[in-house]
Parts: sequence; structure tokens; C-alpha cells
Amino acid sequence: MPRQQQQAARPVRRRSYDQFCANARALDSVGDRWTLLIVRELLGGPRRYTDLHADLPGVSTDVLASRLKDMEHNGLAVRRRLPPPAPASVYELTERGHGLLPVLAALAAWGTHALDERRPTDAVRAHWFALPLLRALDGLTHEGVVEVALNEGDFHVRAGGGGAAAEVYGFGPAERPEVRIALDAALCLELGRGDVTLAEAVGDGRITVSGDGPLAAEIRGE
Amino acid sequence: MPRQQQQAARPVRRRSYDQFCANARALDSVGDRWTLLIVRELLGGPRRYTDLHADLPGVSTDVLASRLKDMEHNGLAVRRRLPPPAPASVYELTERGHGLLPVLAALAAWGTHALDERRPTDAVRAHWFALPLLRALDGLTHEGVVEVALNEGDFHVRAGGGGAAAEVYGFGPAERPEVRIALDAALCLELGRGDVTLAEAVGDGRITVSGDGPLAAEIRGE
DNA sequence: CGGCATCCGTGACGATACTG
DNA sequence: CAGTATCGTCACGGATGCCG
Repeated sequence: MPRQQQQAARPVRRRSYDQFCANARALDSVGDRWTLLIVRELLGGPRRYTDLHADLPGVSTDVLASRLKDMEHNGLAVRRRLPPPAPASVYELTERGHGLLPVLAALAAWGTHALDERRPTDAVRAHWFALPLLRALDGLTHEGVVEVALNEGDFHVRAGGGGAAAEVYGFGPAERPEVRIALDAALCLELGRGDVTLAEAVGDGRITVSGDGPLAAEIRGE
Repeated sequence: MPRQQQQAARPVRRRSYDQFCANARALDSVGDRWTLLIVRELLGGPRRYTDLHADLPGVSTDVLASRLKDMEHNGLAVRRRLPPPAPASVYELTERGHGLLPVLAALAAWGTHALDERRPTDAVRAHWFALPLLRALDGLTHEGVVEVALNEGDFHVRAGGGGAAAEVYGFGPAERPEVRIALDAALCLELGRGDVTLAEAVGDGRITVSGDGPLAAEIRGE
């Protein structure tokens, strides 16, 4: 027999911490390398395999495929086939998977303090700054979609609502944003850290706010 | 040369995600297997190597030693020698390491929903229920130390204060607790999930509250 | 061409044994 | 008690191949 079947429904040998503890159980699901970063990508909305692979520099193809299977198996994500006109499939978070938002928000808040300079080997994507920025927008009372333009690219976030919205951020420009802001990545991080307030950044001209609704006014500090 | 030096100050080859992203940087520090569970242990206060090893069933000695070195190197923990009368050393979290409390709290909240039955292979320690329980005590206005008695053992937590206290929980009985409560682990989890309120649990007799201060009264729902 | 599966070299992990 | 040494195994990362 040159090769027997290589995976009979995931050969039971999943590695578990075997601890009756909420943290350990959580890490059984999301503690593997790359898993939380895949969740970070999917928090921006459904994505195709190839796009995921492109925005996760360093992950190998087989590990990405394996993690996506694990996430499906653990109920974090589902694979959905798009209608025939475009024969592709996307991965998207389940409600359970979306529940990881507070975890990634806390982790981002903690990690922002360690994110000082960009090393030459570091990859960058614009939407990686969505979570730090969302932290700065968390206190806003008005709700709406904010389109964000960085040097690295565009994305959009939903301000207000306390992260309760189904889609908390997305890739590229928004369809009909209430506000557009332009700033640089370093300022995103400072805002996330709380080193600078929105009002100060507006006053210093480090951020440009365009729009005339109440949300825009609130961001300007009016 | 039979054997050259085998670690010249950690041979620089640390595995990094190499992404300019707060989450990726955070996971560079705490994404390795066992690291966050070591933090979970150290959140209860300074601990000796052997005690850590005993409360982390499944970790091998070399991996534990290696993680502790990494954590020291990353500024999460320090090793402190105890005074000569007891020639031992303990590991304790730095302020930076303690800053992971919101991460573990969010992770525990998420993981509690996946923590249904105890599997036969699962290890258990009483203080592993501190974070879920703290979530239930988070809304209390009065502050103080609560001694908790489970079937699995005792620990204590500091209620109120919103987790701002330096030591958020500890092992074994407290020195002079304001309140003592007795309940079982399953109820800890239900409280953490919000399936049951403290007042309901008191009313059902599933939790026993002893003490006569304002905190005890608040826990009783008076 | 998107979505993986296979092969392979290296490093991380887990168990045990051993040492100051 | 507090780790280090050794070793087998498995997971990861990179490249390539396959297949609808």
C-alpha cells in the first residue's frame, strides 16, 4: 500500500491543554499559531482563500488551509459558496467567531504599547490599524461609518455602537460613509494608546475630517 | 569542538510574525503555547517554579523554563530571589505583564461559553474559576476581598475596583476577607456567563454568603 | 487561476532522565 | 527544589504539484 488515507476525519489527535478552565478551552480553539490573525482578517468581512493568504504574509498554504478547517470544525467560521456567476467560495465568521472581537480588541490595546517602530522586515496592511483606531472612536455617541485613508491604503470602520454591529470594519472605501478621515498610521496608534485625543489631532492638523453630519462634528470636537 | 555554547543570548532567531500590527506584535510576545496560561497563574501572585509546574499540568519542564526566560526577556515577568532564610526564587508579573488581565478576562469570557462538561482527562484547579467569577462581581460598587470556597479548593478575589488592583486574585484563603462565599464550580461558570445573577443564586441557596459588611449585603442583593 | 495537497528540512514540543 | 540534557515526534514554513 503506497499511501493509506491521510486524514480520517481529523485523527482525534487534536492537541488540547486538557484543563477544565475557560482560558485553556479558549486557547484550545484559538491558541494555535495564525488562528487569531485569521480571525483579525475575517473581522473585516467574508474573504476568499487567496485574499486571506495575501494579507497573512508568512503563513504557508497548508497551514492556512488546515487552520480554516479547524475553525470550521470549532464553529468559528463557515465556508460559503458564492452564486454560480462567480464560482468562488468565501470564509466568514460565525456569531461565535465574531465573539472574539473583545479578545482581539484587548490584545490590540495591549500590543499597541509594544508597537513603536516599523522594522524593515515588517509587512503592513491598512486595515490592521482598524482595531487601534476603533478604540479611539469608542467613546463617540453618534453612530456611523467612517472611511479611513492611510498612506498604506483605505478601510472603513463603524463608530459608536460599542462594537455591537455585525461588521465592525471592512476593507477598502465604504459605500456611503458619513465621514471621511485621513491620517497616518502612527497617529492611529497614538490615538489607540490614548496618547493623543481626537480633538488634539484635529487641532494639530494631523487628521483631516470631511463630512457634515453630527458624527463628523463630534469627531472634530465641536 | 565537542560542544559549542548552545545559546548565545537567545540566538536572535526568535520566530516573529513580522507584521506591523498590534495584534501580531502582541502574539509575538504571548502567542506561544503555554505563555498565556503561565500569565493566568502569575495573575494570582508570585509563584515558585515548582508550584507553577504543578498548576500547569501537561507542560514539560524545559518548555516552562524556556517560556519563563522568554517572559523575562519580553518584560512580562521578573525572577526575584527570596531573602536567605528561605533560599528560593519566585516569578512575578511586571506591570506590563499585569496589563494582560483584560486579555485574559476577555478570553475567559469567550471560553466560558465553550466550557460545558468536564472531560475525564481534564485537570482542575480552584483558582481557574477566579476570572469567570470576577466577571460576575464586576458590577459591584463596594470593594473588598472575597474568599471563595469551591469543592476543588479555596481562592480569593478582590471585588469592585474594576480590576485596577495590583493583585486581582490569589491562592488559598485570604488573610482578612470581608466576605466568604461557598459555591460550586458550575455556578461560577453560570455567573460568569450571566446565565444566573448573584441575587438569583443567593435566593436558590446555590451560594452561601457569610460576612456582615456592605459588600456582603450587596452580594446578597440587599 | 483559485484552492488546496504533497514533500521535505528545520525547529518546537513533550516525556524522561539527570544534575547542582 | 530548580532547572538542564537528551531524544523522539510533530508542527511549521517554503516550494512545488495537482485538479476542477
